[in-house]
Amino acid sequence: MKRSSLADAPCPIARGYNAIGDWWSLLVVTHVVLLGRGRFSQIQDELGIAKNILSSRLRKLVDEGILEREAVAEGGNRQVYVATEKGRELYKVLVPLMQWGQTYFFEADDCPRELVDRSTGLAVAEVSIRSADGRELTLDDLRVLMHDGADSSA
Amino acid sequence: MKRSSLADAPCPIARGYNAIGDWWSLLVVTHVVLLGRGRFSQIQDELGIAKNILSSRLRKLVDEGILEREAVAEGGNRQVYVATEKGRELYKVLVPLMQWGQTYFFEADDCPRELVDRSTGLAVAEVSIRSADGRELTLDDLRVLMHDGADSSA
DNA sequence: GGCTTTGGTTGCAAATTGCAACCAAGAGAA
DNA sequence: TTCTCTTGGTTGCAATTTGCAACCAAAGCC
Repeated sequence: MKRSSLADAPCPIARGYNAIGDWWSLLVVTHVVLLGRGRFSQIQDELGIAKNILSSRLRKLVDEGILEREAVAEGGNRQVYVATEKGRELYKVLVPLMQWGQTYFFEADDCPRELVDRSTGLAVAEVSIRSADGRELTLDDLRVLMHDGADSSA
Repeated sequence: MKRSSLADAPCPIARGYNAIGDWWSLLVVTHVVLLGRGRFSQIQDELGIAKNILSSRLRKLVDEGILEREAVAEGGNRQVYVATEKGRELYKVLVPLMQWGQTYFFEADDCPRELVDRSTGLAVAEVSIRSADGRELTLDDLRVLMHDGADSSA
């Protein structure tokens, strides 16, 4: 049966996931947002994704307002996909995912991708979750409040 | 054809994605990690996922070392799925995703899920990406270094 | 005018997902 | 003890999604 949409779920993770959770979507977003790869064929080559799948993912991401399609030259058939503000803000998700992957899927310092501050060359710090007053929070410090009656113990 | 595995990709995002990028996987992880829902039927009910799919996702997540399966009582058939350290660390990805969803898929303050510090009740701050010396970095400040010859302009 | 590149679309086969029915091992009731 | 319910699945089948390869139109280049 058809995959039911999570677009109306009461959970922000579910709604976000609905937009970028298809297979390949997040990797396409990564290439555009983090690597600045905007050309169809460049994404296709580097990612090894089938053209029809890439085509449908790009269309969906444009529909979702995450990417925008721009013609490089007037009337030409060369396109560039650029991230919108909504898409660009996903770097806050992509960076921790990258760090998680680095930690658990590579040996120490053996990862061929490194995030640095462009201007100083300094490494990017491990992402930390903090409370409004700046204290660092572990997972056990977190609690998800449900404003619609459901209960949560986490 | 079979989906080619990204487990050996040179990119930490691709490898991480390979582990949790199937449809439903991240939502299952969310329920266990963030909401503390460890029971099969509880996840199934709340997520509305088919039992066979949930079963295969849980098995994969256990294989990946993200979750662990524990029997509630000796010899009983009641199980609890618990996140490993590797799984728990995903909260650093889930929290920004939740904030992104909150921002772009809900009207201001209309989101029924709120993250707070358990002990003080204070809200969780917007995640920020920082350099090793603590300065906040925007997307434009980031550069992905490729240690294997590939180029990156982002 | 031909040939190549870009950015796709189309068709078909294989894999994944979803639903519903079924099932085995306790747990609880009688 | 036996009967029934709950939990945590598995199995079979149909629908959807994915992947590959072939094809195609519009520029651009020679």
